[in-house]
Amino acid sequence: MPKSITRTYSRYTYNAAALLGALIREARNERKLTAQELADRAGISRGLLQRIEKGNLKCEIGAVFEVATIVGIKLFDANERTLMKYLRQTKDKLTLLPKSVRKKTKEMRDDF
Amino acid sequence: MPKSITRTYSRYTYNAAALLGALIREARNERKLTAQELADRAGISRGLLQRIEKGNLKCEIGAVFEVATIVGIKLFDANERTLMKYLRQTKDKLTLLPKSVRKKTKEMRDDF
DNA sequence: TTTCCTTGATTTATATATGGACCATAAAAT
DNA sequence: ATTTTATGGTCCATATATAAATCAAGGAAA
Repeated sequence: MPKSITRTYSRYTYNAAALLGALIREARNERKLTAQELADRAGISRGLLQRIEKGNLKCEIGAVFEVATIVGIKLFDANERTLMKYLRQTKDKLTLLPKSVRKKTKEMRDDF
Repeated sequence: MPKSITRTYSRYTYNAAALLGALIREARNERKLTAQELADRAGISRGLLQRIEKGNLKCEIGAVFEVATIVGIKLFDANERTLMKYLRQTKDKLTLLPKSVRKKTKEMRDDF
C-alpha cells in the first residue's frame, strides 16, 4: 500500500472472522494438535496461526482457509464435491449476466 | 516474511475462495454496482476487488469478508444475530476445553 | 510439588500485498 | 455505427503481514 490506509470493518465482518478463528481453535483442541503442529501442517508460522485463531482480519484468506480445511471445518457447509458444484453453478450463472455494469446517462427510473 | 516461503493450498481451499469470489461478483452484478463503486464502499482499491473476485488466496480476509458483507452474502449462513450466538457458544465451549494440548511422554495408545 | 511443554506476547528483518496510475479491450447505451 | 465507460491487465513504490527468535507465564503430566 503506497498510501497509509486505515480500513474500517463492519461488526459482521469482525464477528465472522472471530467465529471462524474460534471454530479453528475448538477443532484443533478436539484433534489434540498443538499450535506448532497445526502451523507446520498448514505451512505457516505459529505466530500467524495465533492471529488466525484470534480472528485477526489482516491475515491472508488462503492461510485461514487452509488451516480451517486441515482441521475439518466445512466452509459453505459443503464438502469438496458440493463446493465444486456450487462453483460451477455460480460461474455458469455469471456468463449469463452482463459483463459490465453500466450506468444509464439519462434519468434511470430505477428508484422511483 | 524473512524466508521466502511458497505456500501450498489444498484444492478445497482454492475452490472455497473461488466460490466466494464468484458469489461476490454475482451479487455485485445483481446490485448493479461497478467494481469501482463497490471498492469505494469497502474502502479498498479496484485492483484488490478484482483479485478478490478471482478468488486470489493472498488477499486479506478482512477485505474479502467486508466486500461479501456489503453485497449481502451471509457467511456461515447466518445474520448478525445468529453469528454472535454461534460465536458466544463456541467461546463458551472453548473455556471448558483444556487450555493447552499436551502430548503424553509415554506411549499414548491413541492410534493403535 | 516439580517438571516440562504449550501458549501468548514482543521484537526484528524482509518478502510481498496493496494502492495508484497507466493502457487496451470489451461491451453497453445512444 | 459511434460514443462512453467498465473491465482486465501491467508496472511501480511502499506500507505492512509474515517468519523467526526470544522470553515469561500457565498448566498439564509425572
